[in-house]
Amino acid sequence: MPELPEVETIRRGLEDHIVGLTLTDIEVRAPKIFIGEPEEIIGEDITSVERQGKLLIFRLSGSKLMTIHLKMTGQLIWKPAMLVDRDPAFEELDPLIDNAVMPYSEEEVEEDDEVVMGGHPEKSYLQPLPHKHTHAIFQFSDGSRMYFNDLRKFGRITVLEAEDLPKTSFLERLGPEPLQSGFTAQYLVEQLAQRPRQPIKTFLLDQSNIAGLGNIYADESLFRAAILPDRLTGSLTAGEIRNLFDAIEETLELALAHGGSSSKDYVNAVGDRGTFLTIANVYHRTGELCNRCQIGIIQRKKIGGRSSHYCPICQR
DNA sequence: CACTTGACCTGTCCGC
DNA sequence: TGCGGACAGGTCAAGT
Repeated sequence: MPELPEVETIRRGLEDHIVGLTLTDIEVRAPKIFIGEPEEIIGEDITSVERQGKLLIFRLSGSKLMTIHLKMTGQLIWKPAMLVDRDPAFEELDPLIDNAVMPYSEEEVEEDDEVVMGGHPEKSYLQPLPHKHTHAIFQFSDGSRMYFNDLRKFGRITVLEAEDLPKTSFLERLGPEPLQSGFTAQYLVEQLAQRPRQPIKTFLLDQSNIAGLGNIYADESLFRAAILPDRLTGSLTAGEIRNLFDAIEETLELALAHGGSSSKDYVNAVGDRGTFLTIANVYHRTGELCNRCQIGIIQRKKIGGRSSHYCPICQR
């Protein structure tokens, strides 16, 4: 699920709530998703919540740290003490909490889903937690909790020595952050030149080239740059590369401003959905009319094993 | 070496 | 209404 904008949105939400708290307990319900020993970090304080690419990094007061990768369907949801162990379906919720929490019911959720897919989500809700896809629960010193949910169990929580983090295979080959100074148009030109026979879509999804792009933002960036996803990198003109560089930055900034994308599973740290898909131009719009040219029909095609969406008129 | 496929999991959606 | 197959935002290992 989560790409850079979603993971960054979760990071910001968690940072607001858990930095400075002590981790008092961890309940691991699905052992295989947890690598390392949870006991080794119980009793430590959360000193910061950081992100590199799609990886969340929880810095702690001791020598260890914890990383969480959400992969396709992982969620991290924080609940204040007042909501822990309370089922919103049966209780009047305290209006003091930050976001408007709606009573949870089948009807309510369906309505919410429709609104999100169609265009204008206005309400958020919190699912009763834990549920059957909750695989780890973190308890904090103020009574609040963080729940790790993952329908597909692809996500991983890892505890390791802080000094070993940069040496992990994931971080060793992770490319630059697209919204930081290490990512420049010149860098993009150089990297593209190394793999001239690769489709540009495949290049964008490779985390060693750029950290944090996934299927949604790769497709949206290519639309914005007016480049077809199966173009070989070696065929891109200098102008197209410049456009692509700008498009990546603009797409990610726009997605961050919308709190990310929610097609199905994604919610932020307090259970709210993101609204980016309501303004997406190609992603998940197969068969629909192109917003820009009003002539093209959005197409879908497998490239490097991943479905890619594009407008055959706007993109060349 | 470059590129593709399969595995990891569970759920949903689509066509017949 | 039921059933089988395709598909889903990511990453890594194995195969071609």
